[in-house]
Amino acid sequence: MNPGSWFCGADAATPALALAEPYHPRTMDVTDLLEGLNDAQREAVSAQDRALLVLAGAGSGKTRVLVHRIAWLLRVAGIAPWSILAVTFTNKAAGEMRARIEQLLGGPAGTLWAGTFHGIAHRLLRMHWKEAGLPQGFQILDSEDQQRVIKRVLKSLELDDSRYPPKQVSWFINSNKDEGRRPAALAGGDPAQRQMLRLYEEYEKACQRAGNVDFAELLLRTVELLGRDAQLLEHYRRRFRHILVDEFQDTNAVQYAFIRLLAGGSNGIMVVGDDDQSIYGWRGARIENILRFPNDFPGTRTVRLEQNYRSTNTILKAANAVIENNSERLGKTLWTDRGEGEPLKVYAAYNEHDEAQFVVENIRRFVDQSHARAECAILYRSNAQSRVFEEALLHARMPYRVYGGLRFYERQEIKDSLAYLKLLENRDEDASFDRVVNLPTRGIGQRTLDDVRGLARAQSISLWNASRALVDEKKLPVRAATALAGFLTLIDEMETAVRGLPLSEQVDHAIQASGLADMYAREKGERGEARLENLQELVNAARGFDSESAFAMAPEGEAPAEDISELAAFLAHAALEAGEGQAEEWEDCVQLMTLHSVKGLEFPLVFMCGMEDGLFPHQRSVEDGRGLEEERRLCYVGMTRAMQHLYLCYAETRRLYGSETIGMPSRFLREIPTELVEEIRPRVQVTRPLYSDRGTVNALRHPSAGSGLYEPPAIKLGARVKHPVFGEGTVLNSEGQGAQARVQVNFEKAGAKWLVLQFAKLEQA
DNA sequence: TCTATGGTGATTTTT
DNA sequence: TCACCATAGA
Repeated sequence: MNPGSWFCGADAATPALALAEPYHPRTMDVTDLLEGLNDAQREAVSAQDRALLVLAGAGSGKTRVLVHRIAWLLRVAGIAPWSILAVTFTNKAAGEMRARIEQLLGGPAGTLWAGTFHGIAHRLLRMHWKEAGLPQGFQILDSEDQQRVIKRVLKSLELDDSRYPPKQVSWFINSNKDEGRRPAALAGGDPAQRQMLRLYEEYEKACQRAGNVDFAELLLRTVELLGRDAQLLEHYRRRFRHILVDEFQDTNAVQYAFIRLLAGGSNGIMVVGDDDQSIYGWRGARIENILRFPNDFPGTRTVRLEQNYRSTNTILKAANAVIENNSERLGKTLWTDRGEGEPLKVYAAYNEHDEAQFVVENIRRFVDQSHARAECAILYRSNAQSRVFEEALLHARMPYRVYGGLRFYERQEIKDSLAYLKLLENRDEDASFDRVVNLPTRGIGQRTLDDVRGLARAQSISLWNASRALVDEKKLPVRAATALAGFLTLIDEMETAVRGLPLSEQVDHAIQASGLADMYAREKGERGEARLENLQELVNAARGFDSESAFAMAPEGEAPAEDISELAAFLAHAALEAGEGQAEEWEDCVQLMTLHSVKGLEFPLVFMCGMEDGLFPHQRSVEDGRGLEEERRLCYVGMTRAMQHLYLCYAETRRLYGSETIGMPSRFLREIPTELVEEIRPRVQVTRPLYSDRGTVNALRHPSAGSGLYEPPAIKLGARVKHPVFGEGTVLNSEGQGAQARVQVNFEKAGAKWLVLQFAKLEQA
């Protein structure tokens, strides 16, 4: 096989794996490679079947299997590295995989393609921009850019953006693209739907005109391209004889279509995933892809990895018990031979401050036993919950790191600078034009821009061309024309000045010549300083940017189909890999993050906080069954992060959206077998016991001294009751003792109400 | 063109 | 409650 040719030889149908013509000498002995793996892992690594479905439980050595499989393909099966395509969801995962392969092989993995779906799609579109119907200088829109474009479309259609919130419009567009649906496939519907459709169409037109591609578009366009161009598809099928997909449960419809296209013919495919860890249904991930896989690839060998190398058996039993409540499962039970460990600890906090204090206190104790702070993770359902923990950690002078938040390439000043650079690459790129045409302010006002947009829309041309036309035709007031012409000249001159310079100097020049540097220098306070620093950091990033490795997509000897400028590669890198949220990773910090972002990580000590119904499971997910099951998987993900110690906390009261709310312990807590749990309740007031008399309102059993006259029957939370005025309802909550005992009842007609039990004439319904 | 103010609405995240 | 946005006014 000659890797240098575009099309490689004849494709002889192969029954199983294509093991012919070893590229590498088979340098590694099979036994070496399989050593230290358990039976299931071995089976997956060395399977000779064409299609492999690996159901990899949490902590079961999933990455290990993937990496060893690749090594096995390279060193035992003799597959050429450029014949292997490994796909992940995040850049981090792709980087880790590559690093571990190189570690295992003891050398560079060379031309092996390991990347994200989006990264790979982007490469293909760069190489085949013509066939894909894109301009050569097409630019990637991130979610923020996309919203801006949508806002502009809303304005141009004179639609009320409170009736069509840009967020909702982008959700509509993205979820349709994720499902592979173009506007043409969406005819009909009610007037509101039709309006959304119209927005989708107009948005597409705007993108096409400007040469913009959003994240979903990268994938959809690639799939459409491969689906329509049989020759191209055939080329890539021959190129990638072995495809491996990580986190397969997170694939959406288009991603799966992409995989199916490439893995057609006789190509080998291995997908690794865990249906129990599917937590991204809300962004289009389709668990069903796992179920479909064996049908789409007949003869699939399914391997289950159930032995866990991370947690104590107690933690696993608890997690298994929780996830068993889900109905839509392939079924899998984690086990370990590492011993039982200690029981889970459940803490009923007074309120969120008590919860935070409890967590911090326990971390302190743990750290005092000469553990690292970085071994501790505080997990919560929503980002807003981090604040209280941050305050408590700050107070305790304990270093911490919050995951999430703005990342480097998402910062305003960075995006401003990138917008100038994008305009250098592509003048028609309206999103960037819009962003910086008057930034820093250069006297181009709303009126002028309205004229520009009007003309652009009327003639279906870019903002750049519309501006040029208005300036040339002298249709603007002199002042406006001068200002606008000034901007056009600025960009043109910038391009000339920058030509031939090293990338970092190009970036630096753009920052200076645009006036952004001066503008941010004038901004007072720490904020301005930080922004200036970030601009400098951008120049540094450009200096360190290695387009070779970032864009090394051609296999040995095969030239890239198109020459891509360093700048273009850098801009794509900025869009596809937004960088880290926070620096100072090296410091030993307590780790704070959402349950979503903790997937894939592990910690000796884990706190799952805010375990209250309504918060977790989140109110908005409780209403439908599928949503609840996804929340339960999220709970499972959280629990299985813990190696040694797992704490679950809930607050009896919590300040939420400005008002004090009373919460019930999460239903997930009740799904954990009592014998695995140790309750910590140092508090006097015990209103909602978790296990003893499950759900019974304790307080009602002990009327306050002196009022021995009245003893209402115990009322269970969740019980159906009837009120003479309000009708039927469900008991949600309770507080107080004896004569003060009150219950909260959610009445079907009248809504939720607090009633003093002594006076309200409640009956069992 | 910048700042103040009021209305709104509030999961989860990567690319 | 609080943070974000849009718009109005100086």
